[in-house]
Amino acid sequence: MSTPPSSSGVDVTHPAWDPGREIVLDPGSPEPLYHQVSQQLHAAIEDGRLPAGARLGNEVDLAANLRLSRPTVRQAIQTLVNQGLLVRRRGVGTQVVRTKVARPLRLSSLFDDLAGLGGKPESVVLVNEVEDADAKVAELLEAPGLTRVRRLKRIRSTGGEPLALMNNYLPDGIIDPTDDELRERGLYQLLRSAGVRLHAAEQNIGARLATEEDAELLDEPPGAALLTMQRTTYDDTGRVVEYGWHVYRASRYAFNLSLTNGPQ
Amino acid sequence: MSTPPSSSGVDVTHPAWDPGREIVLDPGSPEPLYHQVSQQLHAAIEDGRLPAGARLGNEVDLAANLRLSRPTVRQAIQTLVNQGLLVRRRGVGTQVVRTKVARPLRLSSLFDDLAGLGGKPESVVLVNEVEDADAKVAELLEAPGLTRVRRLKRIRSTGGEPLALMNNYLPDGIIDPTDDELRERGLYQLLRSAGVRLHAAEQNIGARLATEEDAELLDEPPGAALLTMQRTTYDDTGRVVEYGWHVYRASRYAFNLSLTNGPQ
DNA sequence: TCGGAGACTTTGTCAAGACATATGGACATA
DNA sequence: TATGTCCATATGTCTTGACAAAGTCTCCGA
Repeated sequence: MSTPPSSSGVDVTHPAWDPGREIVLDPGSPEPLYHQVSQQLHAAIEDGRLPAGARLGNEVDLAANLRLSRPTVRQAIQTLVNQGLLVRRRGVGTQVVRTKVARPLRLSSLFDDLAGLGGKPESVVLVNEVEDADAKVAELLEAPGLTRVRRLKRIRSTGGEPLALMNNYLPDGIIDPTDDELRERGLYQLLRSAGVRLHAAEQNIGARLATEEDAELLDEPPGAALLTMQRTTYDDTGRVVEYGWHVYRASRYAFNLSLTNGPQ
Repeated sequence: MSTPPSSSGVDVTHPAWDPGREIVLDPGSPEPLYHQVSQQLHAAIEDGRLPAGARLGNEVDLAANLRLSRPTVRQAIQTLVNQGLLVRRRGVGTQVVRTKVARPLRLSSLFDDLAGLGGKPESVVLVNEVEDADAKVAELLEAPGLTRVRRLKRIRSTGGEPLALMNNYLPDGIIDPTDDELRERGLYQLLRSAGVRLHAAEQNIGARLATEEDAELLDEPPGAALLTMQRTTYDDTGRVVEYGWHVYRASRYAFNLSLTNGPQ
């Protein structure tokens, strides 16, 4: 290093990081500059160039080195702070807290999760039809006047072993999937490619014992422990696009959450 | 309404909101301006002045009305967008998506949650002592050289009925609570007032059947369904401050999550 | 040796302005 | 009628500049 040993070294453990040669920007790209910076910092944290505890140089110098304005650099850093990867302290600087990717618990379905893990999910479609909606279903979908709903009932497996039994209601007309499409892709994927902008979901996670029907469908003994999840999904107009109640074999599945203390 | 019917009305349903008389700012307050705006918008959404679907006036006018700069107003709006309350679309405007408070799933303990709901949680402290740490515990706390740990075992009840059995390990020296303190306050509260800055947690939620011991402590029959949660909590230096494994009576408790699709 | 005042560093907050780009409607055209 | 083009609108991105406030460190004095 060309850095002279400073007598008042705050950071014997980690020298402040110099992004000069590490981060390359393409001003012509349609990708915003702050996003380019943010992603490359993220990558540097993930692959160990920026280990936990490492200090970033101060924002002013960073901006100068990258030939960007300070707000732009701040915006890049802010996204990583929101993800819980960095911590800022006034008068101190910015430090890497954790290397592990703390997924901020995005909107993703079981299918997405399994596919992301490399396991290839399989599906059996038991029910996929449009039927009349009674008042109770209309209330679940928060659409008082609703008369027709699509009902889904599927079994999700991996490695030939059942994993979950999934029931869903969707307002009629949102998507019109074939059984094949339901087998090939997850519900969220189908919704997204139909132009639905998924925005938020409320989930309720509990547990109960397997009934006779559960047991048979999931290949568990009656009375086995099951994980249950009810979910209401909203699009960005506030409309309910899906209500689901799922049960998972507790012996094969658990929910994994990463929480972060975002900006107060 | 005094609004004249505009011939090219984009928003027959909701006129754009005029914050002129609604939002009052105190430039002398130590509270940042963007935070004042953000909070008052949040309040307006919660109490119905800004119903779901309502459109905010455009940022430039908003800034002019509030006598603030556009970046400041944007920052205020951005926090609400991140919370999933607002949706922005370029060329269109900013709209309220949902009125319900979508808590972004903060770092909170069972005690906080129960206290927030008004129910007064009670505790029985079964174990509260410092003991030798074996290699396995040290690994759970991600502190290889650790030799001493504090172990906690508590039962949390509400209304005289057991709710959860909670086991925890903490590196020795972080907090030194008396049994009384553990009864009066939650673990996270104790940590925070000891100056620990909680930053992130990883949780694993599953289910299993009650063992004999579970059953007796929780007043459930053996073989009842239990909700399990393992948790590792980190402070903002990346250090593990707590590892816990808890079991909840599925008949009395479920996890409630609100997910939001933050900025991509 | 210990403790406090003050300087310095670094992030936090805010302003004003400029240009880019996606959206949706109006208009003109085939 | 259907389709393509243009334009107005509103957010997205980025820059420059300035001051405030919170930590940290050093140095001085008791």
